[in-house]
This record gives sequence, structure tokens and C-alpha cells, in this order.
Amino acid sequence: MTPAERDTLERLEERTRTVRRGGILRRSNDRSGELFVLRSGLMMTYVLLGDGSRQILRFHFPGDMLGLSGLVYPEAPETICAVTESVVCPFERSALAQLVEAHPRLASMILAYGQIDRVSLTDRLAALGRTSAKARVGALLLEWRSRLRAGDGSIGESFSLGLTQEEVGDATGLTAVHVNRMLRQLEEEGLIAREGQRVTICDERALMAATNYVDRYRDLDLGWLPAGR
Amino acid sequence: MTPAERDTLERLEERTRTVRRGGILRRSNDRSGELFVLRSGLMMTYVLLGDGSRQILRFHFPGDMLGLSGLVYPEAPETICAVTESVVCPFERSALAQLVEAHPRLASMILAYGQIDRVSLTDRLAALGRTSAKARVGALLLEWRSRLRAGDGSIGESFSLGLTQEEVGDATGLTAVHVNRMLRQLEEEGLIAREGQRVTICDERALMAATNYVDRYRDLDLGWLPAGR
DNA sequence: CGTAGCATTGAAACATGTCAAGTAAGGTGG
DNA sequence: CCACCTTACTTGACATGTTTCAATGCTACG
Repeated sequence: MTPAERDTLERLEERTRTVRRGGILRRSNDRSGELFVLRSGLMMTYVLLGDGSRQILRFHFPGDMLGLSGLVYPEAPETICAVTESVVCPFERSALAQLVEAHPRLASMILAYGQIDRVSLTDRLAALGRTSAKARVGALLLEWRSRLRAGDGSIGESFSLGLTQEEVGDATGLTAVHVNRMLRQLEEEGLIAREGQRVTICDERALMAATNYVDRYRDLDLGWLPAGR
Repeated sequence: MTPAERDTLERLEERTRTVRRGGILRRSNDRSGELFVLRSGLMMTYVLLGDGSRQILRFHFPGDMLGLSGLVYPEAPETICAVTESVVCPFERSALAQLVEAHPRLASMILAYGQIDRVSLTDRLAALGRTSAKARVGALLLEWRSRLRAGDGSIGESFSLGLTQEEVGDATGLTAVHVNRMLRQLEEEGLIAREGQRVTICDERALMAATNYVDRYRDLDLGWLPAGR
């Protein structure tokens, strides 16, 4: 990355804001056009439906860009909320416009990043539409491990899932009760082990085969990017 | 739009390729990095799962940009297929890189377009995760009407749904049999009327209330875009 | 006129949701 | 340090929505 590019990115992260556990960064129908970079912590995006049920759309890990939907919608379509205490760096849409003008390669990277996000969403769509409850829960576990590992290479087969079973259910389109049963089944089949918040992937091959999980953050090809400025 | 911008877009659409009904433009795991603009016809993107079931991820209408996932993945994660005979304009990833370098405003528009796409996907995700079969089928009908109308303002309450019930099922995460029953129910409740391929929305208010459908192509805010070049 | 794909319908099986009760763990005020 | 309270987890019995399987009818097309 060129010095100018690095400088531009750093300027996006000049200000910071802390959101405490459970705190809401942006509520659905809010009129804020701000965007954010997640610096630390874990967050999620969800929607509430008319009947009060919730669908969690995405989990966000450090480095993710949040609130991109503010680029098009004057009213936020989704709620962004902190799963654990988090620090975000807010910036204005106009700052993004400047970035796109000055740094085509960064703009292309953001465009590419959006595609990863989009393909991950389609994976989850296919999971909700066409796979069993057990497969969905298993896929969520694999996704969490792989994303946590991206931020901390020392993570092995075992990690702490900082979610309640109700949250797992809202992400996978299941009830908390059924999530509980599926976790138990995965455990009885020897695919995972549990101990409080901690989950261990015991048989990765079998779990991946049972869930069709694909890690979309691997095997990227960014060879087409323009030169840096 | 500036003359230079218009010219750049036209150059993307220099070549054309015709895909006949049912033809496949790009198969999952293909290594092609081409992108496309859909000029005419209707297409869809889907994935096939290990057990042979299919999840339709998106329907594409004229003007849509296809195959953006090729920007990051050397192997296509999805299959793109023609619902009706279609004409697409293929172009290279490098052409997009040039566009981003030369025309920041167009780049920003593509970025913004990606957000519409992404939010539509999350709407469908919430529908699959948290709404009933009837609501999902109803939402699909509303979506089709609104997208067809965007291309042809003369379309009113009645339109031709060029999909088999199996395709509707693969898009909504249901079986063809159940789609049939849901259509019948919607009809019996007076929300829609059917006549062969033709569907009429009889009670739009009630249908929208029953489905939580939101038209994501309306009420956009692109005020932040940089100036054209 | 035959055939192939699609739509329709019924009955039964299955997966997941709902409700209810009980347990374990953690935080807080006395 | 304890008693309490809240929140999350666990489990069972039952209800419901959706799938599966199978049979039939319809329509278009060669």
C-alpha cells in the first residue's frame, strides 16, 4: 500500500466511539448517514419484523466496514448493535466520496470487499432456504471459528462463542430451544464439544461435510486492481 | 451524466452475447473472470447444494450488473442462468478497474448499486428465516411486479410471472407442491388472482402487510456522490 | 395423437415450533 | 458472605407447518 493510501485510511479512523455490550450504534429507520469501521469488539446487524421476531443478518468482526447501506438509504434499513463492548470509527459519506476520487485502488478494494460480504450473505441464504437446522447451527460455528481465527491466528479448534442460544437462533432462523437440541446432537455425534461458552470443533471434516460451509475469506483473487496512488 | 461517463458506459456494452432460455452464462466453479451487464431478458443466479437441491439467490432484470463475484473469486461461487432468452454484454475486470480510475462518480454508483443488492438479499434472508411460506411467496410476487414495472411503467396490477412453481419454490426455500398450495390460499383469500402465467395483485395493501415487503429500489439518496468527470 | 413437463390434490411422515417446568450460573444489595 | 433475582440453559410433551410420496389432470408441442 502506498503512503498516501495508508494515510487516507488512517484519516477515516481518526475519531472513535465506544459502544457498550448490547448498545445500539444505529437503529432501523434512523436518519444518520454515517459509516463506521469496527476497530475492536464484536457487533451484529439485525432487523425486527412486524411480529416482533428478529433476524440477525450479519456478525461484524474487527476491520469490517459497517453501515454501508447508509450510502443509498436515507433511513437505515437495519439495526447495528454491539455483541460485546466495541470501538468503532465513524466517518461521513463525503469522506468515502473523497477516497473514491483520490484512490481508485482503495475504491476497488471496498468494491471487492462488498462482494465477499454479498457472497457470504448468499451462503447464508442458501443455508436458510435449503439446509437442516443442524447444518445451519454447525455452519455458524465454523464461520465464527474462521472469522475469529482471522483476527487471532493462535485460535485452534477451540473458541469462545460469545452468543446466547437465542442469538444463534435469530441468526439461523431457529428457536432458541431448537438450537439447544441441535448443539446437543452435534455433541452426541462427536462433531463438537462444549463447556460453558467454549466450543471445540472435534471433527472438522465431518462438520464441514455436514454443513456445506465455505470460507469466503480465503482464495481471493485481486489481481485486477488498478495501481496505487 | 457527463459525455465522458456516458461514453465509458457505452464501451462496456460494446460486445453482446445471447443466451437462450435455460442457457447457462456461467457455471459454479467456472474460472471466468468476466462481468456482464444484462441488456434484455430475465436471468437468475443460483447454487446447487450437495444433496442436489437448488437455492435461487437472485433474479436479474435488464440493467443489472452480473457476475460481480468474479471480482474476488477465481472460481465462480454461483451459477448464472437465463430464465427467458436474454442478451448480455460481457466485459473484463480490467475494464472495471479502468472505469474506477477514470470515473469516480460511476465507481461510487456501482458501489451504491451493490448496497441495494445487498439490502435486497438481507430482506430475503429475513423472509426465509422468519416468515411463513405464504408471506415468502407473496413477497416474491410483489418483488416481481415492482421490478418488472421499473422496466415498463405501463405494468399495473397484473403481470406475467415467467417462473415455474418449482422455481418459485427454489427461490423461497419451499417445495413446488407447497408453493402451489400457498398460491391457492392467497387466491382464496382474495389477495391475488391467477390465470395461467398471469398474476394480478388484487389487494396490494393487505398483501404488503402480510409479507413485510419493502421496495428497495425506491427512496434512494445519492446526494453524496462526487462530481462527474 | 402421443409425450413430456407442469400444475393440482390428498394422505401420511417429519422437522421444527410452542408451551411449560425445572436447573444452573452470575450479579447485586443487604 | 449470603440471599435473592435475573438471565440463560435444559428437557419433555405436544402442536403445527412443511415436506414427501403418489396419483391425476392439464396444456403445449412435436
